[in-house]
Amino acid sequence: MRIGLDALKQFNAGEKIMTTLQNQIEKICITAFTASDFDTKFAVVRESDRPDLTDFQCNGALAVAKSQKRNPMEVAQEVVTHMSGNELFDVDIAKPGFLNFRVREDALMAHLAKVAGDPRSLVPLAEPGQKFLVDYGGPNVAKEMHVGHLRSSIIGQALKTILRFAGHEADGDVHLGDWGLQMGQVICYVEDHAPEYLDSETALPISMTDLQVWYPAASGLSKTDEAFRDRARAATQALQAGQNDYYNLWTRIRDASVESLKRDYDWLGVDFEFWFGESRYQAALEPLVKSLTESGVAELDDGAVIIRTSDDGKLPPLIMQNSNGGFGYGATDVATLQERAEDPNLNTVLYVVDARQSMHFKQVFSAAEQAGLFANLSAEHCAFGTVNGTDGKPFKTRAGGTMRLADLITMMSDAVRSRLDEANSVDANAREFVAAQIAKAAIKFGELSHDREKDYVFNVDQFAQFEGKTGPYIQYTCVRIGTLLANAQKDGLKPSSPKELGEGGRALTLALDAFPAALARTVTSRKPNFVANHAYRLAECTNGFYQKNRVLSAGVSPQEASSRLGVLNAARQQLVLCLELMGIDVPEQM
RNA sequence: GCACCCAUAGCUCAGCUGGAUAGAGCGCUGCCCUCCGAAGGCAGAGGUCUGAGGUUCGAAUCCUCAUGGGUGCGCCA
Repeated sequence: MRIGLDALKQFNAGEKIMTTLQNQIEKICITAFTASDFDTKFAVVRESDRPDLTDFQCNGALAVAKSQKRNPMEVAQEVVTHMSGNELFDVDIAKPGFLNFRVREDALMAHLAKVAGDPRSLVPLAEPGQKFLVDYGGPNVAKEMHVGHLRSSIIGQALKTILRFAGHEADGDVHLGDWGLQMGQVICYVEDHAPEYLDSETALPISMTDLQVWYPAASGLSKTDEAFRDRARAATQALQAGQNDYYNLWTRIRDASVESLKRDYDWLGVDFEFWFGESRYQAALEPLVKSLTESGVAELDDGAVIIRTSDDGKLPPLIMQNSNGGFGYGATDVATLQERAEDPNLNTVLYVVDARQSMHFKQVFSAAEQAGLFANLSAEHCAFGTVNGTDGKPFKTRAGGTMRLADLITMMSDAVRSRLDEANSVDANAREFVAAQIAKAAIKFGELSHDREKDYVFNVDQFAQFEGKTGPYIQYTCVRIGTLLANAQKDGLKPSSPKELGEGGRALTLALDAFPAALARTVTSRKPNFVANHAYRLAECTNGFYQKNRVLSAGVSPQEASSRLGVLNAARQQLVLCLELMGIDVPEQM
C-alpha cells in the first residue's frame, strides 16, 4: 500500500498551532526563562533521559546557574514560578536543577487525536521550499551493480523522498561513469579478444555477461601491462575525439549497461529524473578549461592545466587537463557543476558518494568556487563509509569477488520465500511479490538505519534475518495492526479518538510526537538514519501497546475497543509514512 | 611524510547542542499463544565507553597527546 506523498502536500500545516508537544512545552519554557530575565538559549526542551520519571526535561537552569554563579535549584525554582497555570503539563524540579515536565493525560490524548488527524503527522512544510539536486547512484557503465552500490542508491533515494516530503523540490541524477579511461580499457580489450564486436556491420549484440568478463579483464591488464595501458589512454582520447567504430562500440556498451542498471534500480525502487553521465560534458570541457585559464583561475603547471585549491599545499590542485591533453573527472565534475549552476532555481547539490572521494570533492568545490559557480548554488558531499565484510576489510564474497546485486536480490528473496512457504500466511500466488517486498525492506532498512558516514559491516547472514531491528519487523507491525483493524471493522468497530491511554499509551504517544524532530534532523544532516531509527522506536512502542491492550476480547467494551483502535491506527499511520519515506512497501499480508 | 575518518556489551550498532541509572538488535538463560498474526511481548546475565592527561559542579560526548584500525594524497575514476 502507498500513501502518495505528493497528495500530502495539500495538508500544509496551515494550522500552525499544531505543533509537537515538545515545541509547545519549549514555548512555555522560553516564556518563563524570559520572564526571569534569563537568556532563551537556555530554555531548550528535550525528551527526558529518564522516561520512568518524566516525559520532557530542560537542563537550562543548570546552565544559567553556571554562567551566573548561582544556585541551580534556586534558578529552577524561579523559572517554575512563571509556568503556573498551564494546562499542558505538571512541572517539578529534580536533584541538581533539572526541570521535569510530565504531560497531563487529557492533554496527551487530545494531542494523540491531533496527530492521528494529520496525514503529515505534524511535520510542517518547509517555509521557503528549496530546490535540491541529489547526485547518487554513480554506477560505472560496463560494470554490473554490486552490493557496494547499495548505499548511494538507497540513501540518495531516501534523501530525495524525504526532502520532497519536507516541502522541498528534489531531483535525482544518476551521473553515470560512462566516460574516461575505463572505456578505453574495455575498447582495447575488445579489439584484442573479441574484435567481432567492434565491426559495426556484423556486430554482435552486447550483453552484461560479456561485459562482466571484459571489464575486470581489461582493468586488470591495465594494472600489469604498461603497453596496454598506453593503448587504452590513446583509445580513450580517440573515443573522446569521436572516432566512429569506438563510438559505436561505446554506445552499445552503454545501452546494454543502462538496461541492466535500470533493471536493478527498478527492483530496488530507486529512480532518477536524469540519466546523465560524464560523457554529457565532453563538449564543454575544452571551452571550460580555456575560459578558466584565460580568467586566471586555472594555470599551466608541469604540462597540465590545474586549479590550485589551497595556499599551504595541504590540498593538491585539481587537474583539469593532463599533460597529454586529456580530461579527467576533475574537469568533468566542474563542468557538471557549471551546467547545474545554470538553473537559477537550484539551491543545493547533494553528492551521495563514497567518503573516499572526499578530498576530490574538496578540490572540485574549491575550483567551482573560484570559477564563480557558487554565486547562487551550494554543494555538499554527503559521504558514506565503506561497506566492509565481517573481516573488517572491503566486502568480498567467499570467492574473493564483489557480490552482484542481482545475486543478493535472489538470495534474499529466496530466503524470504521459503519462510513464507513455511508460514503459509500469504496466498500462494502473491508470495513472489510479497517476498520481494520483504527482502527489499530488509536491505533498505539495513542501509538506512546506520549512520551513513561510518563504515559498516555487511553480513550476509544478518541481512537474511528478519527478527529484531529490521525492516520486516516494522512491516510486520503494520500488517498485524492492519488485519486487526479489518477484523474489528467486521465486528462493527471503528477507531475513535482515544478515551484512555492504556498501558504503554504514554510512551507510544511520546514516540509519535518525536517524529517531526527526527525528520527535521534527517533533513538538516542529510542522514536518513534518524527517520529509520525513529520508525523502529515507534514500532517497538506500538508492539508494546498492542500486546498489552486487547481489542477483540471478552470483557472489552466497544468504547474501549474503539479507543484502542484509535491509538493503534494513529501509530500505524505514522509507521506507514516512515516506511514510505524510506522506500519500503507495506505488504497486505506477510 | 602529510591529511581525513573511526574506536561504546561476545558480535553489529544507537547515544541530538556536555547532564540524573550508557541504550538497542543478534547471540545466551528463563518465561508468555483454550486470548486480535510468536517475523511478537516480558524478564535476566553481559560495559575500566581503547589509554593517559586537561576543561567543568558534571565528560562516552569538548581539548591535547598516545595506541590500535581504516582511507586518501597533481596527470585513473
